[in-house]
Amino acid sequence: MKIMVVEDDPHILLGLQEVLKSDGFDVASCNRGDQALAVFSKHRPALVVLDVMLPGLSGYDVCKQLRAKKVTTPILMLTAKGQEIDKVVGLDLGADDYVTKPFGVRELLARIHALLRRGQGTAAEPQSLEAEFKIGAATINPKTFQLHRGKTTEELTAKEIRLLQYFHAHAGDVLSRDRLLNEVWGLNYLGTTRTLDQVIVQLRKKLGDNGDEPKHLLTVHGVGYKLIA
Amino acid sequence: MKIMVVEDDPHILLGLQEVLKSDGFDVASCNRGDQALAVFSKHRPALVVLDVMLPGLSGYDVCKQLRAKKVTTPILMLTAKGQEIDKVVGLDLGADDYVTKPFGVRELLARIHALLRRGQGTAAEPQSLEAEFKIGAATINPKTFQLHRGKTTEELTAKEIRLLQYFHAHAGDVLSRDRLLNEVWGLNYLGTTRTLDQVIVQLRKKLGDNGDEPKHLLTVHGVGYKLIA
DNA sequence: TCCAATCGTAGAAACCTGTAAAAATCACAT
DNA sequence: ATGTGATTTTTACAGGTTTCTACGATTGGA
Repeated sequence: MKIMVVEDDPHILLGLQEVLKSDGFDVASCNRGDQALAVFSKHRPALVVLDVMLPGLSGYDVCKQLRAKKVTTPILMLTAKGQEIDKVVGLDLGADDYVTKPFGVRELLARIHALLRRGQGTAAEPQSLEAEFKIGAATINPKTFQLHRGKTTEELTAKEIRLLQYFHAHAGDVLSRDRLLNEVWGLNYLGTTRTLDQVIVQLRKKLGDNGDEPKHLLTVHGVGYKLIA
Repeated sequence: MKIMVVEDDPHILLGLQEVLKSDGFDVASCNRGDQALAVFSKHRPALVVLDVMLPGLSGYDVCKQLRAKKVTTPILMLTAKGQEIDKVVGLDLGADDYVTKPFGVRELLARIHALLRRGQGTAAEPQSLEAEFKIGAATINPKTFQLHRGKTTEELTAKEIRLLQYFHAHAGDVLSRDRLLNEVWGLNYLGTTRTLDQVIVQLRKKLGDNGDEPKHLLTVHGVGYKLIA
């Protein structure tokens, strides 16, 4: 999860980077308002922390420009005490929250987590992610994390579900290990590809495929795997 | 689609009217609580945005009176920071959601759309917030804040009731921590997700579930929980 | 047959959860 | 205001579960 920080005070910027990284975020940053849009386009962060007082272009304006481009990424503004907060969060700009300087690390992190949590989960989840689908005689239900096959029911883990969904979305295609790791584990995953094989083994068991004669998750020697639904 | 706004601060009222209109809604409004019912009857809006602090009649009372007339229209309350929120939503008054001032436009619109969506689609949700329901051998009574199981009776807290109600409304589905925090604690809750686990522990005790082999509140590793009724 | 790729297993590491107890907060009466 | 009891939240640490890694056995194809 990547967060972009726009802040000109190098002391505060360094502190923020450190705090965010130690909380498990990737950080992209810049120190001028007029660079913010370019950096945003390049990194596509999940959230933007934006100082109000910036050289080049004020935080207000950066915020406005992002919203004008239909960017819906959460924006958290850093304001000095006494700055006009109502305009920041209220009705004009479209920032989602603000913190006044000097701010406590705990409060900032709490607000970041709250903003990231918003829009997750709730009712509006894209149907595609929740729709049931079938592989052979098995029915996979992403809502309940269960796989029904005949009279047996298997519980699936989060990773197994994601992998099955990806296979199902590309049924019949030969999917390389690299591609599967990128799509299911994430782009910055560093590890051996054996991890993937491990999950395949588990899935074959739960699908009722015997390892030596799988009917659904087929090995493509030297490349990867392919799903026959 | 018409929305009614009851708000005495002319600055906020104007802003709201503008925002809502530019989002495609018709707006009816008034600035006194004791006019709200009359305006409601005349316009029959699809949703009501209701400030708590109002001249004439408080937002609490307006809300109560609407519900007393069997009006099921979604009500979104505007509260100042620090006002008693638990009483506003759900348990006593019958409001459907709340936003604390100062609020972001995007947050307000998101919640309005969520409420309108809820009303249309699944008819599952609008059941009374006070109706009894059962989980396994236990009967939960939201009116008395009690849980009856066999001959024992457990007292429940407000949080526990709200959480159980949400689980019950989505029985069988895997509910992520984020989703539960958003729906039960509110979108602007600042806190760790461990708080949720704590309540789960208490609820398992009261439901008679042992932690290592729960039958009703199951944990889904890495994601959240799911209720088997 | 030979070589490289894949598979199964088990233990390690990383991460997540259960739980109790302390701390903070809230609700209400003094 | 101040104190009191109840509720909620945080903290800390002990498990648990999943994921990862290492390594030898096995398999598939030239």
